[in-house]
Amino acid sequence: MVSNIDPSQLSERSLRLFKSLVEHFIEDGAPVGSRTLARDSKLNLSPATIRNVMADLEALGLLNSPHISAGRVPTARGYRLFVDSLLSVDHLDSAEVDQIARELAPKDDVPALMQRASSMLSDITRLAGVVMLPRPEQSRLRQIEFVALSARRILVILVVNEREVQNRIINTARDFSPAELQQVSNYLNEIFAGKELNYVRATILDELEKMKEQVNQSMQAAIEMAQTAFDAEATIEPDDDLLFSGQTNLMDVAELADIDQLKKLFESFNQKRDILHLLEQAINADGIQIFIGEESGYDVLDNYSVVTAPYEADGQMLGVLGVIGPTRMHYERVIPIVDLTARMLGCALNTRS
Amino acid sequence: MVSNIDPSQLSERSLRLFKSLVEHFIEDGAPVGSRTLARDSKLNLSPATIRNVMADLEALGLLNSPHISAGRVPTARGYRLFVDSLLSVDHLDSAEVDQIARELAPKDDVPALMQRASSMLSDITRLAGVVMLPRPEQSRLRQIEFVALSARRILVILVVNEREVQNRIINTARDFSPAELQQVSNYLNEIFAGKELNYVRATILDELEKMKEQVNQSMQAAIEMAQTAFDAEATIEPDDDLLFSGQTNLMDVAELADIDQLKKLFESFNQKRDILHLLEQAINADGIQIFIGEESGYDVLDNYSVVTAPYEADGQMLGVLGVIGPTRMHYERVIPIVDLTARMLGCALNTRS
DNA sequence: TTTTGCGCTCCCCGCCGCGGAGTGCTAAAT
DNA sequence: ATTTAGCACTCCGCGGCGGGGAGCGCAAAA
Repeated sequence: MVSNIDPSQLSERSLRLFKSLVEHFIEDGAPVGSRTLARDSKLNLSPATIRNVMADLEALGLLNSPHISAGRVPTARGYRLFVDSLLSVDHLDSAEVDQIARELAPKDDVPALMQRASSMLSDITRLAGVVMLPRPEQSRLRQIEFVALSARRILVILVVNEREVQNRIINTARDFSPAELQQVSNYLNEIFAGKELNYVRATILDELEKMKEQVNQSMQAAIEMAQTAFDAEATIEPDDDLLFSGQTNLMDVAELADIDQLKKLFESFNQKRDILHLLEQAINADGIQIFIGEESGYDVLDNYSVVTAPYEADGQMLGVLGVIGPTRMHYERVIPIVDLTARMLGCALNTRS
Repeated sequence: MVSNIDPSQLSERSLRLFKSLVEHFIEDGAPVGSRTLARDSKLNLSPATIRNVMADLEALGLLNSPHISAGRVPTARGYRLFVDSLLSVDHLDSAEVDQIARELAPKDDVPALMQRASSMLSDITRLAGVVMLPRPEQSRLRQIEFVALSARRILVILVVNEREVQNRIINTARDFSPAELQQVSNYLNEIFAGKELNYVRATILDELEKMKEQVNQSMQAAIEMAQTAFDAEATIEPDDDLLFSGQTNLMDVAELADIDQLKKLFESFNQKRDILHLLEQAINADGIQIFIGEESGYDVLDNYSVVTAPYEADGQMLGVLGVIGPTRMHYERVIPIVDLTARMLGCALNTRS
C-alpha cells in the first residue's frame, strides 16, 4: 500500500485549492478544471497558476485526469487526505438528531432495532446502510428452560449471553409432566449454566452418556431430551448477522457505474462475506473508520467508500454499522450521522435493565 | 380488461406461426421478422405469406412491432394465448428434481426452509424467487411464560398458534421472585389462553385495570408487568412475510429495461406491499397461476411476468411461492419448476408432528 | 513567482449517408 | 382465391466528419 500524504508537505495554498476541488467534485461529479476553480476558490489566482498547482498535486497522486484535456478528479489517496486532514464535519441540525433519537428509541426487541438503525442510515444519507449484528465471540449458556406445549411437544428456550434468546420445538418419545420439566431444567442449569455453548455441545454427549447410568429412570429420559435439544441447537448458527437497506439508493448515484458493476456489488451484499470481513476490520477502530475506494482491498468496492463506526453497550463492543456509497459522497454529512447513530444505538442497547 | 383470444378463432397455420414466433422471441429477445420465421418454421411458406398472417395477428392484438420496419414482438395478450393454449411444458430432468428434493428436505426450522425454497427457485430459474410465508389469519395465544433473567429483567415467551414462538425481554420496576413469576404466568394463562391475540391486546388494558383494585399488592405489580408485555408485543407484527432472492439475476436480463425501471422494481420488492397483494390473489388459485406483464395491474411489473403456485400442508393453504422474471421467460421450464417446488415444500411442511 | 498568450488535445454532439432488415402493397402465378 | 414475387419505402444502427467547448502544457512576458 502506498503511503498517505502528510498535509504539512503541501503549501497552505495547495491545500485550499485541493479542498476546494474535492468539494466541487463531490457536488457535481464532473472533473474540475482550472477555470472553475479560479472562479470559485477565494484565492485570487489565475487559471494558469492553478494549473501548475494541480500538476503538482497530480504528481503526488492526489488527483488524476480522466483524459489529457479534461479537468481533475480526486484519487482514493486524494480523498484520504481530504477526509483525514481537510474535512470540516457538519453540525447536524436538530431535526436530524431528533429523527435518529426517535427511530432508535429502545422500545422493542434487538433485531427490530438493528433493522431500524440500518434503514434509518440509508434514509437519511440516501445511500446504502449496513448494520453488523452482535456476533457473540463466544456464547455462554446462561439459562435453559422447557415449556410444555403439549405432552410430547416441548419448547426449549436457551438464553445465551445475557441478551440473546433462541428457541426451538422438540418432540419427545414419551410424555413429560410440567414438574418433570422443571426438574430437568433445574438439573441442566446447575451443570451447564455459564459454560461456553460450543463446549456444552462438544461434551454433552459423552458426559451425559456417563451420568445416565447413575441416575434414575425419569432422569434418563430427561437426559435424552437434553441431547436432542442441544443437538438441534447446533444447526442454529447466527449466520445472518448483516443487515442491509437502501441498496436501491445506489442505483441513482451509479450514473457513472455500469450495471455490471452494480450487479457485482449487490451480489456481494447478498453473499455478505466480503462486507463482513471489511466490517470486522473496523470493529476495533475506536470511532469512525473510513474505507475509500480501492483501499478496502475488495474490487467490488472500487469507486465506493464505506464509512463505519463500532457501537458498544455496557462497555462491550457489540458490532459495527455504517454506510456504503460512492467515493464521491458528502463525507461531512455522512460521518456525523454514522457516528451519532452508532452512539445512539449503543445507548438504546445499554443496560436494557 | 380486454378479453383473451380463443385459439379456435385462428387457423392451425396461424397458431403454428405464432407459436414459432413467440419461441423465437423468447430465445433471442429480438423482434422476429417474416424471413426468419419462414426459414425456421416447418411450414413451407414464403415471407410474404407470413407477413400477411402476422398482420392479422397484430390486428388481434397478439403482436405488435416496435417500429414500422422492425419485426414483431408478442404482446401480453399474445403471451397469454401462448401460455394458455400453445405451451408444451418441459419434463424436468431427474437431476433437477433431485436438487429440489434435496434442498427441501424437512430437516430444520420453518424460516430456514422458506429461505432455501426461495433461493433455490432463483438459482434454478436464474430469475428472482419469492416465497410468501404463512400469514396466520388469526393468532391465538396458546401460552405465556416468564423466565427470570435477573431480578428485574424478565424474558416473556408467547406461544402462538401451535408453531410460532415470540419472545421479548422486559424490565420491571421491582424485583420478582421465580415463584411470583410462576404465579403470574399461571394467572395470565388461565385468563387468556386460547384467546385471540388482538382481542387480548384490545381488552387487556381495561380489564386488568378493573381487576387491579380487587387483588393484592403483589398481583398489582404482576398486572403491570403483563401490560408491559402485551403492549410491547403489539409492535411485533409478522411484517416480513415475503422472502425474495436472486433479485440480481434480473439485472442481466434487463438488457431491455433501463436502470430506472429496475430501481422501481427493486423498491417494490423492498416495500413488499404490491407483490404481497399480487400473491394474495394467487393463493386461492388451484395450482399454477401466471401474471403476464400489465395483467398484474402494477406498473412496476410491466415487462415482467410472475409465475406462482400456492403450497399447502396438512390440507391447509399456507402461502404462495413463485418466480419473477421478464415476460420473455422460458415458461415451459419455469412452470414445472415452480409447480414442483410448491408441492415439495408442502410435503416438507406436512405433519411436522 | 505569477500571468498572459498560444497551440494542441480530447470529448461531446449533431449531422449525414449508408447498409440492413423488414414492411405493405400490387401484380403475377398457381 | 391463395400464395408468391417484386418493388418502393421506412426506420434503425453505425461509422465518419466537423465544429464548439473545455482544458492542458509550455514558453515568454510581467
